Amino acid sequence: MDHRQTNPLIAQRIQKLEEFRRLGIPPYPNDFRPSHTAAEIHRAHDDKTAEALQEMEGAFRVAGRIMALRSFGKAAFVKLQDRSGQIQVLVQKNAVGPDAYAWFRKLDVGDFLGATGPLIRTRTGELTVEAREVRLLAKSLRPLPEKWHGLTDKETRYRQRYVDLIMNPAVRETFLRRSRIIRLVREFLSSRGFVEMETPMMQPIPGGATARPFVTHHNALDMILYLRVAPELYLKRLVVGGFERVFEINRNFRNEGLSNQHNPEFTMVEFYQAYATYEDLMGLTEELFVHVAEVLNGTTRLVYRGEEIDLTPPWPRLTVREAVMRHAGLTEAEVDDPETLAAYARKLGLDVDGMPHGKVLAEVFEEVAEPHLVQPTFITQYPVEVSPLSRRNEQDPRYVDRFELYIARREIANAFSELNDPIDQLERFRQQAAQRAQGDEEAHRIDEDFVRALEYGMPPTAGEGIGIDRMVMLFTDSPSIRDVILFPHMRPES
RNA sequence: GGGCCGUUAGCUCAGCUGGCAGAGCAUCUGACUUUUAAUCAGAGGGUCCCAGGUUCGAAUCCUGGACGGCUCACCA
Repeated sequence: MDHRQTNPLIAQRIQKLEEFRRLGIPPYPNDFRPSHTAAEIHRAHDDKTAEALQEMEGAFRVAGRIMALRSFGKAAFVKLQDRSGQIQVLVQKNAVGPDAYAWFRKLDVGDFLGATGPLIRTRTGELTVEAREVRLLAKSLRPLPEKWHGLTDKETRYRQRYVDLIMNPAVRETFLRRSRIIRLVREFLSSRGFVEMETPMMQPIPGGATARPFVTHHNALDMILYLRVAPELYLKRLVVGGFERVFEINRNFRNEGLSNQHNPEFTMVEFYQAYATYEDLMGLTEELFVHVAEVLNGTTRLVYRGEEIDLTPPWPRLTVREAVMRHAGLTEAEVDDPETLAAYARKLGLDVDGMPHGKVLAEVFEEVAEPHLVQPTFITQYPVEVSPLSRRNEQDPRYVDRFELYIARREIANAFSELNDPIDQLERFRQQAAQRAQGDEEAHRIDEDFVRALEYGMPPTAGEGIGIDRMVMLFTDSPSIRDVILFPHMRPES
């Protein structure tokens, strides 16, 4: 059954719409051009007295959604909301004429209205457009949520984000900040000689991260394609091709569980710089976050979920082993001894049976150290077993030249000096393939073409990926990734 | 996937021990030319998430399911 016919509130509004048509008032015209936004008017005239406003010449054309409607017998106050904010309009029968006032009285909260007239200051001192002419710009058929409590139901807020954006200015602000952050990242990288590229979202071999992919099918070619879990292997092909500084800001897709920090599709900025090491990228990352923080907030301090976070560099750098020693209270010898560390891991309740030492170390790190990493911290020197694409450390080949950036107990970025030895790369792929054969669904597949690219020669390079959604969460004090993704993944309704 | 919690009018929410389905805002009718959640008088509006069960009687108790939130696990 069509909801439109059963819901009396919608039926009433459809009746009004038909009445407007009968009166010769088009309910959806498109010939009204506002001259100013609400914010522009406030900015220019908020400080003017009633007398000063009276002396001003010319009319202001404003347009927006009616968010409040206080109607008297022959006059009404309206709050119009546009992209910049809100402005009050006073509509009086004497000023707009009896015919216009008659249809105006039938308008609902939620309708779009255009108003033209001079600025006045009301008895209570509010800057107001005194309408000489009003236009219906778009009829709304559904009632907005209640004016005082607004829309709070999270399910409705996510499913009908448009209503959330209408009703909740803070939500609107979050997504404006998201847009600004992405622009700042783009400008920052561009200004340092990085070029933005687009690489395949649909890949025959999903690579660049250890995650389960979404699978799709190309009909004409009758082949399986995977939505990418990372752009890494394609961006490195571009470095082989001579784009020595390259980046991409785009979606990745991972077929994993959902949580406050995980959405199946999420946005990542990934960048590669030739003739640089992961240590260079630590400096670059500090600069990037400082740049974003200072332009956005004017300070490198921020508060996330009640905790103050100071982004002022330099940020501490700790190896994975050092972090485990510090937070588990183990000695270097104990951390390095596979038996002792595995026993410690089991005591924590971790299932580490059959795991190589490096993987156990990574597990223990996440368990004992991650919860302490509130202030920005670079964790370096990951075990080679969990880093199939990273360059080995020259002093200790059990570890790789890699870092992860932690802020507020969360992994925000992952970077490493790239493995550009094609023979080592092929060997690592083979090890991953062996793990895969043993049932590790997230282990890497062999990408022969990528190895071929490396065989042509890739300059020494460092690369990094930063989770944009988590970065936005940090800068908008958002507790859930759903609060920074406009249309988070949901099961279908009904 | 596990645990806990939730789903009642367009929205925000009450509804006790099982006994006629409630409020505020919104809507409709009337009054009102300076309001700020305008005010005053009146009226209408329900698949109590769905399906079973218990009962003389279920929004309420029981079972199963759907959807959501929080959280744990996995992952970034």
